[in-house]
Amino acid sequence: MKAEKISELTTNRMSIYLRCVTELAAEGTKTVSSDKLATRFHLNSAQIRKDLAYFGEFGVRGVGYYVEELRDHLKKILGLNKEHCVAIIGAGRLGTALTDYYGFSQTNFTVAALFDADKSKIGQMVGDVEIFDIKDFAEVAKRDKIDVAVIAVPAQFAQNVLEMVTDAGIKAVMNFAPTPLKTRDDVKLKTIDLTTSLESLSYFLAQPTGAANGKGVKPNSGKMRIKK
Amino acid sequence: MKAEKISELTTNRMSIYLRCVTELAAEGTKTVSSDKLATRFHLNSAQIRKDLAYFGEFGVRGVGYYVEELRDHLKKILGLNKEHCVAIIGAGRLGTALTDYYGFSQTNFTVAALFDADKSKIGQMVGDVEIFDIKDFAEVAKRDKIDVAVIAVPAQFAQNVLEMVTDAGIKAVMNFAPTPLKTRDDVKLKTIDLTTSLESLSYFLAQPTGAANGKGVKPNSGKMRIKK
DNA sequence: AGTTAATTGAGAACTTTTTCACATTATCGA
DNA sequence: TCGATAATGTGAAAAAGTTCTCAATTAACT
Repeated sequence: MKAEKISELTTNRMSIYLRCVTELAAEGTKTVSSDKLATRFHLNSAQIRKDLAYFGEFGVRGVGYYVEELRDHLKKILGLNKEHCVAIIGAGRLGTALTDYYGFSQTNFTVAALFDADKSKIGQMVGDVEIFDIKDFAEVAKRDKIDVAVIAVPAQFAQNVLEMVTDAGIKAVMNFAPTPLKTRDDVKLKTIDLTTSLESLSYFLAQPTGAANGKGVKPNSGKMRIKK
Repeated sequence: MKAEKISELTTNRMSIYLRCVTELAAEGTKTVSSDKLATRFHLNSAQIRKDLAYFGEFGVRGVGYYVEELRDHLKKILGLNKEHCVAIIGAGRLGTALTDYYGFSQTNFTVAALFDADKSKIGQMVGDVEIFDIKDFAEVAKRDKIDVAVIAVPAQFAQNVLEMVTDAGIKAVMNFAPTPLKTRDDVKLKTIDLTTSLESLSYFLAQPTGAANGKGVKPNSGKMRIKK
């Protein structure tokens, strides 16, 4: 194992692996080989081994991986051995849906606060989460030890909100606003762009071949420019 | 321009470019260079040119791209010159939030129907979208000409739902269930995994360097295996 | 104890994606 | 019309990511 940069593709897969071995552990499986993992969960065994090997020698040749041990390593690597407190900015449809989203509570994430600029919403509760005035973000974030912010506001406000949360010291931000954002190098920004995802699906529907995975999806051929 | 496979990374960016030139067009900008686009929207100019060139010669040397013309090309390439009808399966928090999500209506996507297995929900309305019995999916999908399905059900049901919608002839599926799914080659499946995204953020928070973008994020060093 | 089978970890090979670099083409002003 | 400037489209180079292959190691069986 060498100390080198870990790509986001790898960290995303680490999260998938954690989910898989958690399932295996629940079933009482003691050991698993990369091959069995790959077959069962539609993954690639070489990639599993390579990804895991970035972080240590977790496997045993001839045996595979000890499921519970691997699960604990993955949790530690992903920083899931501590609780994370999430603030959601934007108490609209998406923000409130995310507040109640079962997946957020599943692991180690607690939604601690919602924020909105709409005075009429402030003080209301979404489940047991209070909606605060966005102006009080820094204060509430500090009090509640918030370390992750989720941006669920309209696109035109997203950049300002991002700057506000990073100015308050937040280092990890998940953005749902469909707009390109720019932030500091020491802040991890992850954008989930539902519009882009849908339009990408639309592209595949528009292809004459209809080949979605693997096979040749070709663009229209020939020149297309309209002379002006 | 050559006829070759277009990667999903490229199609995702095409959607981003469309958004950018739509903004420019609204401002009344007539022409734009790849360099100006890149600077303004935090993109890479060489990549913009390369991406666009897969689909034709849209630019003019010495000038750049005609904004409105480029926007129209992008819409056509992405299949946004026709309306798409979306079904959302799972009328829980996430499903209903997505039903009302402004972004879905922004472009050419209309949520035509919601589906759920819970009898008590069937017949209810979310905005002006009716909740149908999931058993009637094939029938309703055909009647309403649905061409995109969104899976917003708990993970354990997702694979079954996927098979149901693809059996009904749907070729484009967006999945929010945090589980690995397998489908046919002629179906385009796009998974948005909120848990993985959050856990990936957690990973970066757990790094001692705190370097999120660009700079060296190193894994823990040394061997870690616990002898059993 | 020795043989066989299983399976990892890691270097090499391969593939994909991004970035560079520049010849080519268009516009503008003199 | 010519030279200067701008900016594309594209081949080549570089970087990043994936898959292959196999020596090394472990366990199980005889």
